[in-house]
Amino acid sequence: MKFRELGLSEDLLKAIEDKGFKEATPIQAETIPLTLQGKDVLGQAQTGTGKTAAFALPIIEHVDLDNPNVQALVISPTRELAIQTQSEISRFGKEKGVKAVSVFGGSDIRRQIQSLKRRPQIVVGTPGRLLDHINRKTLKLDHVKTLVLDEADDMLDMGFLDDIESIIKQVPEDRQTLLFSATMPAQIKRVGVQFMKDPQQVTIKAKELTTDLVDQYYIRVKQFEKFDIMTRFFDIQAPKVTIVFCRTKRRVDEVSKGLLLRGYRAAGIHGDLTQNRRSQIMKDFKNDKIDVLVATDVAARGIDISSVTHVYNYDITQDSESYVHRIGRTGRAGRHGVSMTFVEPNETSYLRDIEKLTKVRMLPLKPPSADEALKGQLEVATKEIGSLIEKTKMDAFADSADELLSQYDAKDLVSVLLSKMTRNQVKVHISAEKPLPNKNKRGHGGGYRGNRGGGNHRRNGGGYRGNRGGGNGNNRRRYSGNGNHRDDHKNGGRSSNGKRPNKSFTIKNKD
DNA sequence: AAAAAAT
Repeated sequence: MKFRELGLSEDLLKAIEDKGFKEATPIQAETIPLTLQGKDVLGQAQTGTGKTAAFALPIIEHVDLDNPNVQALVISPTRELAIQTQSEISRFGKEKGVKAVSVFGGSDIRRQIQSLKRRPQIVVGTPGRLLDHINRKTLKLDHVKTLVLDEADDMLDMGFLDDIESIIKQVPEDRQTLLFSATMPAQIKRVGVQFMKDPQQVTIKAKELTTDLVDQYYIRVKQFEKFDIMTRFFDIQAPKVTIVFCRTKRRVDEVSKGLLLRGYRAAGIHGDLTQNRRSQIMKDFKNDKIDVLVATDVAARGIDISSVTHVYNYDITQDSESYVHRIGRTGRAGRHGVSMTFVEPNETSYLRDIEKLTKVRMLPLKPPSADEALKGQLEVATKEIGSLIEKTKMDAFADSADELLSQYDAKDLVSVLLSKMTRNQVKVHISAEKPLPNKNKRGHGGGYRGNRGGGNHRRNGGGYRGNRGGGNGNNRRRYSGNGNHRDDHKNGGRSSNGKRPNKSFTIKNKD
């Protein structure tokens, strides 16, 4: 479906073209006409399929430039998402001359007040700061025509509902209400519908809740070995742009510190950091200065960095919806992605719950051995030498090099170099968390024998190179294609009857 | 139980 057929004006069509959009996605094609008609819309579609544009475009279309009031309000669950949504709206609205502003906590409120005084027609914000502005009377919502709850099921959940209700009270009853999300549990939908009039539900039917662009794997691990196993996977996959999700802020700190110690370009992000720091880290991640972003669920929803190649669930989610959103950070805008979920022995029931919601079977992977990890590191190091040879100023080292060559075997010298480039004795300890409340009586029956010990094949400071941007997809073949790490099953894991192959839970330790 | 969200 072409955007031109949806009833949008030339200004917007130009902005859409400038952004490089060719055809409307299904959620856009189905909701934009309804929204343009002024209907209340409940839109549900997979992550990364353009829901933001689906509500942003008709809102911009409806903006009356002669009306000096705030005409549309978008509420977001996190500050980063509010920033991103505002900037996307601004881009689409530029041609028409529409102003959008974002307001959120943790940043200077006076500057926000100034920006609100410049009469934006569209405001995007997080609940707390929106209420703050409402109470200060620096934000008036009495002329709002359209209200959007982005990530609606999150906004209508207990932690947010009171704030949302208070904000909605400030918006005229006679308004258009739009709810968008990839997930929408039935009981939350019932709450949301109460804020709507004659809601039109648009659900983009897909066999699965998650996009098939993401290959979903899981790995059975013990708590104490999780970190080492993750870095072994890193060594093999040479992840380019990766997000690692942890259950708590503390774990984010520990895991990101551990990765830094081992020479990865990593940084952690969570709600206890200053907003300046949060913004800086997001910027660094987008600009390639960080390869691995370690995050709490603050980064689970909405964040659109289409270059993300891998999502690791270092800690599995108890909340299946959250899983859908986390892995939805990759496989965006038609690109391929990989998700890796670690499952501790007592977490099997969460794995089942997630699969029940997504209707996708995750494929089991075996933890790589230390040898396989080393092999991966050597591959990276070998490539790195090629580029270092071009970059290094040889003159300064020539004499010492000659001396060494006269004294030792060249092969030995290179081996020493490689060992320096691949090894790092840094020990990383990640504290045990209180185990999740056990929904099952017990975990599985102990088919798993941990890949214990080892863990000494670590990188040195320069060992890891993001190597971003180059050929998508070959990355994936490196471990999913050679079959070495996969459990023993013949049909590639996802059998046609949807059953998990037998014995896929038994992972034997080869070491 | 955690995280997010105002100071």
